[in-house]
Amino acid sequence: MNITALDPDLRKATARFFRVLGDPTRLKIVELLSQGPQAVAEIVLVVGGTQSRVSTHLACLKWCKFVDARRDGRQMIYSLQDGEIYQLIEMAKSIAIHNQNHLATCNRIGPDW
Amino acid sequence: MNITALDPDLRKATARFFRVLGDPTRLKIVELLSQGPQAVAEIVLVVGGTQSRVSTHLACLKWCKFVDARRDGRQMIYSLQDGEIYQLIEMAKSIAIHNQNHLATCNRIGPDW
DNA sequence: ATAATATATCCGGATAACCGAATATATTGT
DNA sequence: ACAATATATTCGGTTATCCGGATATATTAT
Repeated sequence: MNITALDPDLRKATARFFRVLGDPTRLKIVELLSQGPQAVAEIVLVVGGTQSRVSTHLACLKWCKFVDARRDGRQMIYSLQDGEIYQLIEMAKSIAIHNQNHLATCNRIGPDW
Repeated sequence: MNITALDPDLRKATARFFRVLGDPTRLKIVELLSQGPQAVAEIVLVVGGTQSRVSTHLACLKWCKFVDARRDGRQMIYSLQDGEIYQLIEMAKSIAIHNQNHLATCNRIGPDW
């Protein structure tokens, strides 16, 4: 039991941190960027969906400091801000893979199991 | 770039995994249980809120294999299923603490920043 | 200045998630 | 069996989140 376990503000921030990663599109974007910086158009191609949706997710990731953005001409190049995040995702995967089936069938949080 | 990075089902499961942790109440429950098994009444006392709410969150955590439950008389004793999860949370905290302010002010995901 | 390209933001609608209150179920004690 | 205790589930309402389409902004080329 360390000090951080008891700080409500940090817990709130950490929950928000997890929630940002708790969307398949954003998670895919983070995974893609862990392989190197990409322009928005390329990200849209890889993750699918509309440009506006990807752009909104990128704004979320940028605000919450998961990614950095720099302009290169007309393009915006996004990159992972912190390699630790990818390590965290790999660790989460190694845990999640054990109960993948249950997680996959958990289509909503709430009493609809 | 390893094989898991490319599996869409695993990504979906992992996003769900993160989303389960992405609620302050559930995160607090997991943190509490990382210190040892607890009965529901005790959990309600510690995390606050109504009994029904805590019970629903516990059902979610149980379904997704974050926790185990065993009956002891009239009580249900919940315990963390996997110590790795707490390590993951600690790692997430150590990342989140750097941008705690931004995460805290991110009250909603979407263009209201 | 105008057009083209790349990205961001706004908008309305749909669904997911969270909540407390009330009720149901399971277990124990009398 | 009946009452008490502990927990789970159902219900209706509220808010958060996600989405695509349309529009706005920024940059470059002509």
